[in-house]
Amino acid sequence: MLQVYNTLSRKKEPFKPLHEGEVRMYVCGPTVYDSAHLGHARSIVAFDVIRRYLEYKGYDMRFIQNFTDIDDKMINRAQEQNTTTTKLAAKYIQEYFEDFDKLHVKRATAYPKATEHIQEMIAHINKLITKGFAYEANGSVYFRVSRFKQYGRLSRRDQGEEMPFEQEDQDAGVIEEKEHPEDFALWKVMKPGEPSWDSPWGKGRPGWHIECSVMSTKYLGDPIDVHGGGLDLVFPHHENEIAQSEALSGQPFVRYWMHNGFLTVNREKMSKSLGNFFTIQEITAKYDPEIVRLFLVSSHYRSPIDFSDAQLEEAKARLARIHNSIDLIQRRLREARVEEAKNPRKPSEADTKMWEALSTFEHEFESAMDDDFNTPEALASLNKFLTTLNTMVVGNQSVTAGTLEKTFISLDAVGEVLGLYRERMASGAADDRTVDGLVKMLIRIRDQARKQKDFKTADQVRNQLKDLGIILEDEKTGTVWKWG
RNA sequence: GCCGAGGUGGCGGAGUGGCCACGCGACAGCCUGCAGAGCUGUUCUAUAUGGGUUCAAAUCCCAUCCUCGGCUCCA
Repeated sequence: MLQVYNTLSRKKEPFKPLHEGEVRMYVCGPTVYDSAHLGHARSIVAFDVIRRYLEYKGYDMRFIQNFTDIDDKMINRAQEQNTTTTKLAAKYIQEYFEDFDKLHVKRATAYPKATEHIQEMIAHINKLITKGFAYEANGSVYFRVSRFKQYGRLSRRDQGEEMPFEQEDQDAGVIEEKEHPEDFALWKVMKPGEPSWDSPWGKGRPGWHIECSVMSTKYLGDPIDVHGGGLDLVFPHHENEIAQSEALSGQPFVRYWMHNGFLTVNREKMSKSLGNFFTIQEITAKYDPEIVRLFLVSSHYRSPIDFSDAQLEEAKARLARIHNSIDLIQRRLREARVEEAKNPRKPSEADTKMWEALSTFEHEFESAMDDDFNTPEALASLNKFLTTLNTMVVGNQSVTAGTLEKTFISLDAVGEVLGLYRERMASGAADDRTVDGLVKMLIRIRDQARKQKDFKTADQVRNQLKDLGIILEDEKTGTVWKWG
């Protein structure tokens, strides 16, 4: 039974979606004013794995992720670059997809943008005003926090709590026109030169929080099963979403609130304001995206991960181990098929052992993932299984092709959930036949040299092939080759 | 100030009462003409500190110290 940690209750809860067999999930996406950095990847990959595991469990996913394409940062950046917010958004949305395709993040069902839902937001705000949950002041509209009793429930804050510091980012005018300092903007009056939309309160633009309430409900209904995002969104963003949505609906907006932990650099949060961020493009130029992904899923999604080159080097070594095992099983499978075409075989004791290991692996993998998507433990189960697999497959070849095929299918399913190593599994099958034939011919020549103790020639063959990107490895049962 | 998360071996990182993570690194052995891969073992009497509960604690309780995060745009 899948257990999910719910930020609202601060507990793991059994997961039961509202609609049988279907999960509706919304994740807060980025504001598209700049390149995505590794901190974004942390969040996006975490929810990608969650999504993939829910699919593994057989649920149909309706998964929405928004792009915030209008806010202060968008406006400022567009002005700096002498462009429009629309162009700016288009540029970074395109880049976003390039980055996350590389990281093997599956596409969401849809990626709605704030600017495409202005009318719905206005309608929502209007209803809030009618019901007394919001008020207009000088062309802006604010949510009246004091009217919403449960405010602060998600972030565990008391209403009216005093802040020990000044809220300097807001104009004196804004502070003055609000009934209470904690009231937040639903609609912001237009300032000169800013993009704006017509509304019953004059020209302006939506506040940040309202888009998620409106788009979530539009695409997924109310309530939804899962709403996710980074830990830093708990307050004020998600708290405000709850207020805006539940004030109208009178029922819980979200059934499971899920938040991922931060990615840190030298144990400090990676963020633009600290200037300690690395973009996904920078990292993937240096490390294969699959290594980056393995690094990201190597700790639990709620834990902090500290980023460093040493960490990525470790992930690289760990990925190599996984790739080696996959190469191994692929080769053995090919061989076993050829052999068994000539001499059909029945499963032996070795096969029984493999089936047992396989069933243990599947069971351990699922219990790990059922426990609030515990990917490090899931990877541990994979590692354990790979050790058994390596021992069996390197040690003897008595396992039948059928067993190897079963193994392959299981590994593939797990790889699909984690978003790892599936390309490696696919690539082996597509080895070029001519190359394979040529390399095998050279292996036979080298074998003759080795038998005659002519190691000079043997090494020459191996070294020259290595220069061409082909690695020869001598195994008990003969020499095999792979792309280096 | 208020709220929250956490301190596990050389490193990363799981684990909510008894057994065991898992990996990376290092070293050794097996295999090998050599190399690689793989396997085995060692590093490993690891669980911030001090008390307490218990037959038994990384895990429960109390206290202390330390780190990080949120409270302001943030994944």
